[in-house]
Amino acid sequence: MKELVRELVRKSLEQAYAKGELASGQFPAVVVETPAHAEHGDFASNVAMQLAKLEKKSPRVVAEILVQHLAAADTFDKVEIAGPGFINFYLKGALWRQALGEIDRVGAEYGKSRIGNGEKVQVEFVSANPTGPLHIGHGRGAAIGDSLCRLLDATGWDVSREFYYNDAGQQIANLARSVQARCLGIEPDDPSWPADGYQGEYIKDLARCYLAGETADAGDQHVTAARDAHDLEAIRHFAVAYLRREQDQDLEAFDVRFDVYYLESSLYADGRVAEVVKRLMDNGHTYEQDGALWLRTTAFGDDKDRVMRKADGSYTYFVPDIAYHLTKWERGFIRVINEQGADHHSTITRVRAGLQALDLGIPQGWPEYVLHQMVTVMRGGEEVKISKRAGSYVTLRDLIDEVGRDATRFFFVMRKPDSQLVFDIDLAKQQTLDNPVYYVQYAHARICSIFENAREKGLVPANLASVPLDRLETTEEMLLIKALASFPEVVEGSALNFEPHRITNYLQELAGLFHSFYNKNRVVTEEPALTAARLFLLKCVAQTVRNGLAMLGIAAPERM
RNA sequence: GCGCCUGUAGCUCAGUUGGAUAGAGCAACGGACUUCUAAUCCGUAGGUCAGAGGUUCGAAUCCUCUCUGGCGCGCCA
Repeated sequence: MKELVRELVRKSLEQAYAKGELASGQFPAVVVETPAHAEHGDFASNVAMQLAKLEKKSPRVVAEILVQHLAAADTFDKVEIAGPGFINFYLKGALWRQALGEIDRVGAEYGKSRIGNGEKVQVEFVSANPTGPLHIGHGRGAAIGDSLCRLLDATGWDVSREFYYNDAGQQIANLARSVQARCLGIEPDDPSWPADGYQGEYIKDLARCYLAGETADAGDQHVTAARDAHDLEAIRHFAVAYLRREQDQDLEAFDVRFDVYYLESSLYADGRVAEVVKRLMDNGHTYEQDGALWLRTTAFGDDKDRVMRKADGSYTYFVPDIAYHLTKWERGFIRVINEQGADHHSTITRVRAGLQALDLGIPQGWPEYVLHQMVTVMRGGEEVKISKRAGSYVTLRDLIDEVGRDATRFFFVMRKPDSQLVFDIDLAKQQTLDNPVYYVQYAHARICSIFENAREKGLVPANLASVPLDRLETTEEMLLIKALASFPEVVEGSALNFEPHRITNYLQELAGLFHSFYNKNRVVTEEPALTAARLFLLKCVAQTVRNGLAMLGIAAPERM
C-alpha cells in the first residue's frame, strides 16, 4: 500500500520534471510514512520539503506542483497539502478493504516475503557452556535467537540454527574437578574444595548419577558413568554429556531447536585449531613474549594484543573461536549472526580481528552480532540475585515450569535486545489483563468463540466473492483493516533490524484494536450481509494474530 | 581510566530510521455486562524526552561535551 503511494509520487516527480516545472532533475529517495495522527491522512510524504532547497521554491509551492501531476483519482479520496509542506494522502476505503482478500487468500503465508532471496544465513545462539543448567540469560538468548530465525525464515532467508558447545578448556576442567570433589564427599567450604569449583546443587546430583553408573544421552554422545571417583577424565566425559542432556531437555521444553551442534573439542580433534595458529604465524601477525604466543590484534582495531597460546602450552578460548568462525565462512555462510549476552561483547573485536589476520578476504564487519543486555529477575517485588558459583539462580526450566512457555517467550522478546530486561515473575504468572501475552492470546480465543457462536447459528464463513466488504465502514473496522495491512511491513522491519519486539508491540496494538471493535460492534447480527463482512474481517484478524505469534514461537489458543 | 549499552509520565516501556500536537500498559480516579468470553472496553489525570551546546525548514531521534545506571576490560569462556 505504502509502495503504491511511493510509486505514484515518483511518477508525479517525473511528470513535473518532464514539463519543466521542476528544474533540478535530482529526486531524493521518496519517503512515505504513516503519520502519527489520523487527521494527517493514511500516508504522508515530505518530498516537497526535501526538494524545496534544490528547487529554490517554498515547500508548499513544490507540493502544489506535485499534487497537480498526481494521476491517481481512483486511488485517493483526498490529497492535501498541510503544515510546512507535507502531502497527505487519504486512500479510498475500497483499496484498504482489498487487503483483506489478500490475507484470506494467502492465509498462514500472510506477512511473509521474499526479501531474503533464499540466501543462506546462519544464526548462532544460546551456545551455553556445558557447565550448568541454562539460566535466565540463556533464556533471553534462546527466545530472541529463535524468534530471529523465525523472522528471517519468514522474510525469505535460508536459515541454519547453530549451537556451539564450549566442551573444552579450563572451565570444563573445573567442572570435572568439582564433580570429583562431590564424589569424594568434599563440601564447598572444605579447604580441599577446588579453586573456582562449581558449587551448585546440580553438581551433587551429577556426582550421584556418576557414582550410580547412569548413562547420559545427548546428541550423538552416549556416556555411561565409570563410577570411579579417581578417573578425572571419565568424570569429565560423563559430566559434559549429562549437562548437555539437561540443556537439550530445557531447550526442547522451550520449543527451541537447532540444526547444528558444533563441538569446540572437535576443532582440536580435527586439527583446525593448529591450522589456524599456523596460518596466523605464517601471516606474521604473531609474536612471542613472556613464554606465550600473542596475536597482534591491535593491528585490527583491538585495544590490546591477545594471548593465543599460554605459557603452559594450551590455547586461550579465542583461538578455537577463530577456528570455529572460519568453519562458518568455509561452510558458505555469507551472513552469520551471533546472538549473545552483552557481557561477552569484548569477543566481537577479537574474533573479527582474528579472522582479518587470516588474510582470507573475510569482510571486516563479519560476522554480525545481536547482543542482549542483562536480565534482572523480580519476585515478590525483590530482585533475585544470580550467582552461578554459589549455585543460587533462576534457571530457564524454573521459569517455564512456573510461568509457562508462551509467557516466558513473550516476556523475553518484548523489549528490544539493547535494553536491560526486568523479568517480573509475578506479572508473567498473572492470568489477567496486566499480562500482555494473555491480552493477545485472548483476542484470538475470543474470535474463535465468536466463530463458534456463528456456527451454532448455521453461519459459515463465506467466500470472498460473496462477502460485501463495503459494509465494513465503522472507525473501528477501518482501523483494524489498516493495522492488518501494515503487518508485512512490520515483519520486514523486525527482521531487517533484528528486533523481534516489534512483533510483540504490533500484536498488542492489533489485539487492542480488536477488543475495542468487539465492545462497540456486534458481529453476529440480524443482517446477513453485515454479519458475513464482519466474520470475514475477524477471520483475517485471527489469521494475522496467529501468524505473528508463530513468528515468536507462541501458541494461539482457540479457547482460554 | 578505556570500550559497549542505557536514560522518555509515579512504575514498566513504545516511538515507523530526522517530521506535524511525544504514545501504550500498569498504578490513581470516574464510568460500561438481560447482548458473540468483563481475561474486555470507554473516559479523566499524568512530560523541561537526564543536562548543555551544535547541525537544519524541522531533533526524543544525528554530532560534541557533562552526568546517571548496567556490562566488559584475564596467559577464564
